[in-house]
Amino acid sequence: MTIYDIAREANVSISTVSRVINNHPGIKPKTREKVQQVLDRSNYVPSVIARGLVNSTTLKMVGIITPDIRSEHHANTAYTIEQELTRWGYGCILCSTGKDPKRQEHYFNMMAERKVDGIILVGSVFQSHTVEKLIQQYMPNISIVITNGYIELDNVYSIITDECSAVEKCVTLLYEKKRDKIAFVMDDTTNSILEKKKGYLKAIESLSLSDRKLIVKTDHNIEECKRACHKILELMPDTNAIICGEDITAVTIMNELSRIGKKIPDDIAVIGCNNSKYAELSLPMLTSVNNNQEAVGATAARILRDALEGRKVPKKTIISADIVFRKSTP
DNA sequence: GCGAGATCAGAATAGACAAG
DNA sequence: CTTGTCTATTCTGATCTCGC
Repeated sequence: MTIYDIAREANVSISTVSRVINNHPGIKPKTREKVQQVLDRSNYVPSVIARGLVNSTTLKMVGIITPDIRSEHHANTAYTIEQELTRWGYGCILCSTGKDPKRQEHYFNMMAERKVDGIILVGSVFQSHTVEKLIQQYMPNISIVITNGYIELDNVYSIITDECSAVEKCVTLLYEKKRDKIAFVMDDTTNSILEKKKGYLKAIESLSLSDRKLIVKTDHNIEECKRACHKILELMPDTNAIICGEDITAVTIMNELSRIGKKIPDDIAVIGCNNSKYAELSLPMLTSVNNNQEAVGATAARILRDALEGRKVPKKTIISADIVFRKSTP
């Protein structure tokens, strides 16, 4: 149903229909009423594309790209972004690219074809050479916001949670509670995990614990996490605290520690990151770094909107992270 | 007060023309 | 005659100006 159909049905010209739709003056009340009745009856919806041709307005469409929308903290961020942008009249296309560069390229190509106004990349996994190349190739002039990552391009703005300082604080607080053999579990190689690792090493150095540090690499696979747990106890048998890059890893390690008879937090304290549902549902409840994903999402949406509407926005915005204390730490 | 027609971006398609 | 290249036209749906 187009403005032409409405005009034909109401027995007026398309100009008259347009005037009614846009509340222009100079229309006889009787004509206005007649056109409005046809509009109401036919469930007419204006074409944003056609309107954009005339008014030089865009489709107000934003792409939200996540590695995997099933991941809880990405879902939380994406949800907040979508809610905020919708409130301001933007539509959103939500995508899960995975880490495969081919699939990432497919989605960038799709976004370029659909002429989105802007893009928000959710997750530090997008801080990569591949993504930088894709942006240059497919959308060099479109405003892009990346959360928990940084890309050195003029059209890309970063929202970064200060997870480095938060993990640094975790180590310091554990040390104050007489925990001096603290291990760090790297469960990924994203920028976010590297920042946490940086915080861990910074604190270890400032507390002069360099001879008692341990970093173990793993992934989110349950068996791998269990293996990482045993590796920690093998390499540093009297470990009395473990900090993990993500809650899911921390919970898996906590379960394995309990299974082999270790008491949490008396024998070993455990801290996770992301402050997810896992932290609240685990036994004991997990102390976790809260990286404020809602605030990150809301800020990302606001920064993109400001950029799209021609306002000046900072290249990099830092959001602080805090620690939510529960029962897995003394 | 209202209708006719120009206009917008840009991809798809049609048509003209030259070269081999 | 076929093929390639270039230019012109068409198409989409809405808004807006001009003129009756």
